[in-house]
Amino acid sequence: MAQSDPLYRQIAADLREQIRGGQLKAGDRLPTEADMREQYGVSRNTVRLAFAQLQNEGMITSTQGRGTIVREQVITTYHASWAESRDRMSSDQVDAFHAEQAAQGHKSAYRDFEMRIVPASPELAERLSVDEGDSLVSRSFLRQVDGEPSSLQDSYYPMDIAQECGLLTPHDVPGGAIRAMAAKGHVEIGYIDEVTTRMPRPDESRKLGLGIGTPVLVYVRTTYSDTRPLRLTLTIFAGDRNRLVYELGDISGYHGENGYAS
Amino acid sequence: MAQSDPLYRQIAADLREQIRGGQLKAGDRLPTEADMREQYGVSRNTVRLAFAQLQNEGMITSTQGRGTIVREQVITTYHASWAESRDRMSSDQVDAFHAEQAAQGHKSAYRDFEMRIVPASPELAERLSVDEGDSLVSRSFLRQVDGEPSSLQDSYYPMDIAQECGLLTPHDVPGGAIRAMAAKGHVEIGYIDEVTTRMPRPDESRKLGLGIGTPVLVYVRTTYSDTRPLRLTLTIFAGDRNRLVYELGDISGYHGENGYAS
DNA sequence: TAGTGGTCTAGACCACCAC
DNA sequence: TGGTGGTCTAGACCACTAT
Repeated sequence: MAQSDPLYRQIAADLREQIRGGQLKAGDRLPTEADMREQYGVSRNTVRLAFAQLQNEGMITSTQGRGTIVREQVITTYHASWAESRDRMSSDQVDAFHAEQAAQGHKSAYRDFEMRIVPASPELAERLSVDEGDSLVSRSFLRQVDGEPSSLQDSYYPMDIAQECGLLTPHDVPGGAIRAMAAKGHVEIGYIDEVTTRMPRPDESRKLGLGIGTPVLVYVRTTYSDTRPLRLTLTIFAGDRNRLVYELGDISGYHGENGYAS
Repeated sequence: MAQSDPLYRQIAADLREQIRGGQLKAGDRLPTEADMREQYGVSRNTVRLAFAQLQNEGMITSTQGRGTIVREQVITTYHASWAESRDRMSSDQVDAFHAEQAAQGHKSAYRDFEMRIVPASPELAERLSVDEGDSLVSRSFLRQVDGEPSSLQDSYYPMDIAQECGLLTPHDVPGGAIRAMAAKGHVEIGYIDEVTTRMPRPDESRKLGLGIGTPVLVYVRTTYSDTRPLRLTLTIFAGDRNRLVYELGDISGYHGENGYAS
């Protein structure tokens, strides 16, 4: 069946096998486009189609003037379960993340903190139980892990809660927003997480430094008090560097933590 | 800044705006490559580069002989939380899924059921607490929703449990594997879910009928009894048609169920 | 400066689909 | 049968990186 495949797919399959078989390891340079052209006796454009295919699968990266290399992946884990985030700082997004990354031996940092007031889109309005167009306070930033951009986070608060709890500052809130809200009686009792995936938009790709062929994990958490939604947090994770973990039920033992390739 | 962008990016940006602005709606046909070539005064290859960009973003689909259209997305939801799956058939994968899809007004079906005996890879061995190379029973199938392929699922059982519980049949297990295991004293008390994303491999792309630029959600659930791991379930979700939902803590009210675009 | 990938052109033939 | 996208060639010039 591989015989009737188009040339560029056969070439891509060849390289894919070499990568999966270990002849080409993470970080290794692939032959140049000119070399490939000679080796396979095809036009440069066909070589580029083959490379594009592998780029779209997230296996290789090309850089102008430098060459094409096999990608390597370092995955960090984000524990999202209720019990675990309760243990770590009342599920405060900022501090909990710092603590978890430190436990994994990573250094995390925040960049580009921003506070905006935005009208509620239909989706936001529905989830936060406000009217479409109502003002919301958006607090967003870029998370870095070991100096590399890792995720974009954007939290939306109903205006009355934000005002009451002092969230209208363009800075980090000491102790975290969840704690500030709890102090005013808005205590979180649970949340709903929605997880999807898609390809990044150009600006997301740029901010997260994503290569071609890297999807993002879209993670929406709606946090509730006993009477109303308190906050919606939208996180865009770089798909090649992150893993979400939920631990549910009561498990004793068997907490093996490792990479899972397939 | 758009002025100095390469031509094909400018063209892609143009079309992207038309799609997001609503001039081009889901299902609409884009101009043909020949039309685009005339409109923009570029070569056909440049048009194809622009289209490829949008395909990689999951926004359009081209079909030989038919044309290029704007993609549409119907997202189905998969509730993964502990409490909810307990309610639905003791978290049995098969029946729980049927019930949930029916509740959402979808018809689900299973195809290509397969039972294999495979040696444990390092990753599988680690998670199931067996030795690398030990025999595992793999039970896999393709899930369809409304006639369209939706996800690939592959469950791995330690050989002794599979034998004891009658899981070595190449058929569906009546009542579900979890129930069969519980009947023999292997009662699940919790699980760990790991969620990542990546681009599909060619065979996954084919089986799930994925377009170019569609990532997959990779979902690994390790189920535990009070003494040992019972099962590992690897699910590959078509990223353009699925959403994972976790509900954590005790939330009363505010169960708005809707699509979330961004 | 030499070599790499990035962009772009102008053409050709083929495979598939709708008519 | 005509029109569509899919594949492929053979060039050209540019932008970036290394040396």
